[in-house]
Amino acid sequence: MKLKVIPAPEFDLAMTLDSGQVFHWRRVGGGFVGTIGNEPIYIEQGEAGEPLRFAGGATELIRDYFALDHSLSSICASFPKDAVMEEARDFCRGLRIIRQPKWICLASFITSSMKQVAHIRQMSEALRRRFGNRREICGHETHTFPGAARVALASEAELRDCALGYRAKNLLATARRVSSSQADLEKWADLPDAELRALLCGLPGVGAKVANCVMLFAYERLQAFPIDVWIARVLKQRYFPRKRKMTERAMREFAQGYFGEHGGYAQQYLFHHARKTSRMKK
DNA sequence: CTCCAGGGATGAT
DNA sequence: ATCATCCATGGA
Repeated sequence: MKLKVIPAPEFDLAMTLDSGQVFHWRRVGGGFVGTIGNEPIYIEQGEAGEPLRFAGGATELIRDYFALDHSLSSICASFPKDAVMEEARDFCRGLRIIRQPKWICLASFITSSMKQVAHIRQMSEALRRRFGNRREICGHETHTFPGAARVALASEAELRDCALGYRAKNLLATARRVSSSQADLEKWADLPDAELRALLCGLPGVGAKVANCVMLFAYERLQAFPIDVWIARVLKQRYFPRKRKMTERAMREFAQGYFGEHGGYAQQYLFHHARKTSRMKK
């Protein structure tokens, strides 16, 4: 199969797919196999910044999904100038916040609660294999993520079989709201941040952290700043080492004011840097 | 306010 | 090889 090529300066495919924002891409040889919506995709990149070579989707789909139009240089220039941020920025060169389909992103992050990245990947895989559609690309098998309507037809027990645990109930309840258009995810794209956040938080299984992830990764609200344990650790240890206790509220207010209009990007860089460097520590 | 639910990878012993 | 720890939401 002949691969299509698009230039991708300031982009690191492997790092982006391994940064905890998307959970289903699988490494095969020199590239990755996955789906963008219902399209099966194979994609590879030599070194970071080199052109992408891909099969399975339109060029415009790839460009949009991987947000190749984001100007990383101006985004990074908007970050605060401090040692912690600069370290993360250098470490995460080429990491982009991608544009994910809304339902898939929402469903993935509902399953993410109290789970680590490796587990979330397993649940995504199980849901896809069980309820999604099988696709083939460049001789590799992959599965689409089931739509809200399909998940809504599943039983809680079936979802539990996919290792969702207590999250099964929340995913099912949210799938029913989304598929009945009681929650119109596409329409919510027009709302201002605060209203969008409030509606997302009204869905079963969605709290402040998950809502911010969905805003950042599916609604392109680049200011949304999800605070998970990793980020809380960075804020406490590196930005406020003298403070005895940092409340959730204090962290939220600091982050909102300090990291600026691309706070979500700053968050993603701090998160990825913290995860990867702590892992190598040994 | 506290406690707890599911569970597999990861790290410590 | 066993044991403890990681994790975010919502309900009791």
